[in-house]
Amino acid sequence: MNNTRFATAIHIMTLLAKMPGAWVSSDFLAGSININAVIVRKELSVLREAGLVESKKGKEGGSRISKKMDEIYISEIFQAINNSDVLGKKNNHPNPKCFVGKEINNNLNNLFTETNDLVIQFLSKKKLSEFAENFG
Amino acid sequence: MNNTRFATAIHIMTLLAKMPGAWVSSDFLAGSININAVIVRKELSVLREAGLVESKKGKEGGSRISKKMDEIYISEIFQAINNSDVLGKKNNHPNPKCFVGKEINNNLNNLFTETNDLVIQFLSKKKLSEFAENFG
DNA sequence: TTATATGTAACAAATTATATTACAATTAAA
DNA sequence: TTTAATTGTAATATAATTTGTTACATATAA
Repeated sequence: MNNTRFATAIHIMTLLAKMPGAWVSSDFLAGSININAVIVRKELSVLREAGLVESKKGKEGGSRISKKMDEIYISEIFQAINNSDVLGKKNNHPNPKCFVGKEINNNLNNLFTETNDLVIQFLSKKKLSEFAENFG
Repeated sequence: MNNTRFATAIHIMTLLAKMPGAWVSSDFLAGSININAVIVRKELSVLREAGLVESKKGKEGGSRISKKMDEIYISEIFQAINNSDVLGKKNNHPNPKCFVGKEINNNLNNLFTETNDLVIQFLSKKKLSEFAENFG
């Protein structure tokens, strides 16, 4: 997908990982990423559903990581975002009267799925904590 | 990237692979993919620059594969399209005053590049000819 | 009670992707 | 030599996706 959702999610998770326990506001996160706070809250909502963060409403509220930091893998963030098609989209209506058009999407599906699984497997070897070590 | 360029290019190459030697028109290709012929010609232009196809203008013209079919790998098609960022885009202006914002894009660059290389290596094991065998 | 957060919906703006139109240049065949 | 079919490409238009903005109900600490 041609969007910044994964980059945004990694940025959020890295910052939270660097401030363990603290309730970090969406405004603070948005200021670091330099995007709109509503977008941050939407992404936090997705990360929350995936069990990666928890949030607290009201004054002094914010978000923090919700599991043992050493047990978070980059693949979990990638999968939470669910930006699956790493090789792009398929064409919607290939011609079923053509012997290639008829079969292309099944075949692309296999290729795309295999590639996706490969990426997830690769990212599942990368701990968030190790990624976060690269920062000041 | 959230587009259909790779799917389109694979479709083109598969059809040409199934019709070896023939000069296939962009109209015919467009009809099978069910997209506009100008888009097909643009993609053919990219594939041509990558040395994968050759085209002939004028009546009875068209395009055909320009190298030994057994020696074309899916990775070549992927790289020709140059839809690199499989994990998406980076945010443009992370805050340089934040210790994470300052370093995030270098770190994402590494991660994105590694992932891309992984995908290319994976696709470089797949021959177009084998992919094309799945079709009628 | 007030100030500061989140959560989320509805809408707007910007960006990206695809389609369309137009036409010059080329080539095969009638 | 003329005609019909085709590529190559630019310019423009339309559609789809992504990101941003505004608004406000709800929650909570001080």
